[in-house]
Amino acid sequence: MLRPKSIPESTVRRMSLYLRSLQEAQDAGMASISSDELAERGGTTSAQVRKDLSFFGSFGKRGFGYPVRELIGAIRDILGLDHTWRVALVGAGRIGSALFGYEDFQRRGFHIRAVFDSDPAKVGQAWGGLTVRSDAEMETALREGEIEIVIIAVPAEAAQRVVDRVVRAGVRAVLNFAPARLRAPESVALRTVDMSTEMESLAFALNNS
Amino acid sequence: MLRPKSIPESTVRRMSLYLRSLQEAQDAGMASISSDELAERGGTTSAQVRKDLSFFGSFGKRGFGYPVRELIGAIRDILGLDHTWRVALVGAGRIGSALFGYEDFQRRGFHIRAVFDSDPAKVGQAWGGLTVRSDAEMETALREGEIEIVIIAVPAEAAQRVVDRVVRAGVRAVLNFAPARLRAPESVALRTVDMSTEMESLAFALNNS
DNA sequence: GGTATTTTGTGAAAGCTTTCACAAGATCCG
DNA sequence: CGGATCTTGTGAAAGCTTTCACAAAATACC
Ligand SMILES: NC(=O)c1ccc[n+]([C@@H]2O[C@H](COP(=O)([O-])OP(=O)(O)OC[C@H]3O[C@@H](n4cnc5c(N)ncnc54)[C@H](O)[C@@H]3O)[C@@H](O)[C@H]2O)c1
Ligand SMILES: NC(=O)c1ccc[n+]([C@@H]2O[C@H](COP(=O)([O-])OP(=O)(O)OC[C@H]3O[C@@H](n4cnc5c(N)ncnc54)[C@H](O)[C@@H]3O)[C@@H](O)[C@H]2O)c1
Repeated sequence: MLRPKSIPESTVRRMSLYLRSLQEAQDAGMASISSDELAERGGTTSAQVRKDLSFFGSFGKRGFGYPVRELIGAIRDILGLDHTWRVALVGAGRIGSALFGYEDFQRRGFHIRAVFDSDPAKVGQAWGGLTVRSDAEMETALREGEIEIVIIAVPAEAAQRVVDRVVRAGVRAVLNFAPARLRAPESVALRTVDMSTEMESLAFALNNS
Repeated sequence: MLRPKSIPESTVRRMSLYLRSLQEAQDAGMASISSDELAERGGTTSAQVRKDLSFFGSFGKRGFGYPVRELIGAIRDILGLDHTWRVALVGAGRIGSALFGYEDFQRRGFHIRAVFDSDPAKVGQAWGGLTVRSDAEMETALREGEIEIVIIAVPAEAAQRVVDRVVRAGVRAVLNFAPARLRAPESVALRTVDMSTEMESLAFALNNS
């Protein structure tokens, strides 16, 4: 798989959307798809689709389009979805339990292997096959379970300490739901899903139209 | 409030983050703050902070910085947080119930005034002061409650129909949690929080480092 | 087989966003 | 009061991303 230069983050996100559209197209029985159709489904333009794909190689045939099955395989390869990822969840609260039960993660190959919480009332609870563990065991358990991705669902005040600890335990990818700007070394991939900011962006849009 | 041209969406998001940093600074007793300090807390650069603020006016004093209290007021005005927003939640499932109890929304002035679900087993349930209502009543109730923002937390297959219906009922802002590309008229502000795409972006990052 | 049609892959152009860099204004302090 | 210091606001430059536009390659059809 070619990885010529650095890939824009926006391209990576669109690849994920293309994959979803392609799977729908496949379910609908389509064997090939043009950049135009893919753009239509993905809410972008055909030039964007072709440019995005061209970062990774050349997957289409002129006058014909892209073979659906093969392109699905290629994008899964590119995104690293060809194996399952070992995930841990820190914070067994409301958002944590919603995420724990989220089948889409499972379906896409993200398997939650451990759940941690600092609340003694929660530690020991059975969560669908797993037991909620004390956050004191976190570092050891992350290493033993060879956890690759950690989801942070603890209060904002606790989030930075959790990041520091999981990074020290060797984790290199973190998805954060706490409304806080977290710091991590360059080598760690950190994404924050900030729902209040999304709401405020809507408020601004309403306020200015 | 000046709104000279069209404001980049990235600027709007940062405004929301600046507001959070400013509130922390205020809680810490600071009366003024420089673009440098604000940048440090917000994870950006001082030039970015100044450029962002300059879209909306001129709030600082040279040699001194920005008065914290006043800048908080100005940003709240800009984002439209000077009043409470009437919000409805469609889909009383796992993510819906997590969001319903999320205090941060309440604290920032987003008040959930109605909850709808299509499942007869859920309709009629008491949810902290509210009753889950049938989605058949949705259009009427949205109009009567003068709902401004709708949060969509239904399965992906149902999401487009819900958007179409709430838009027809006059709603002009939607926050969507379903992993689907939704279509809405230009005049409607629509944001999608797509957690699987976030995870896949992390997978890609791990795969390429 | 040959011509019209389709659709990719990609340089170049256009459009956006971020960063630079500095004049101008305000403070501080002796 | 006056010189040294600080920090904003902002044009201009740099850097990124998207869109354009077209040659090249493949198909479709007669
Ligand atoms: N509820 C939502 O819908 C929602 C939405 C967006 C973001 N968030 C954010 O997600 C985070 C969690 O929210 P919530 O509503 O689930 O809160 P919650 O209080 O229901 O759950 C937080 C959990 O984290 C645990 N915890 C606290 N400190 C910990 C630590 N150091 N290590 C391990 N566990 C720890 C608590 O014991 C608790 O079980 C918050 O930062 C919140 O702002 C929540
Ligand atoms: N669980 C999560 O953590 C999570 C995370 C991210 C995104 N999502 C997305 O959020 C959506 C909801 O997920 P969930 O896990 O809460 O599912 P869920 O099944 O627990 O809840 C969905 C609810 O929507 C209701 N519903 C279905 N069709 C409806 C309609 N037309 N009108 C009104 N209500 C309707 C159902 O009765 C159910 O109560 C899905 O699209 C899912 O992909 C969930």
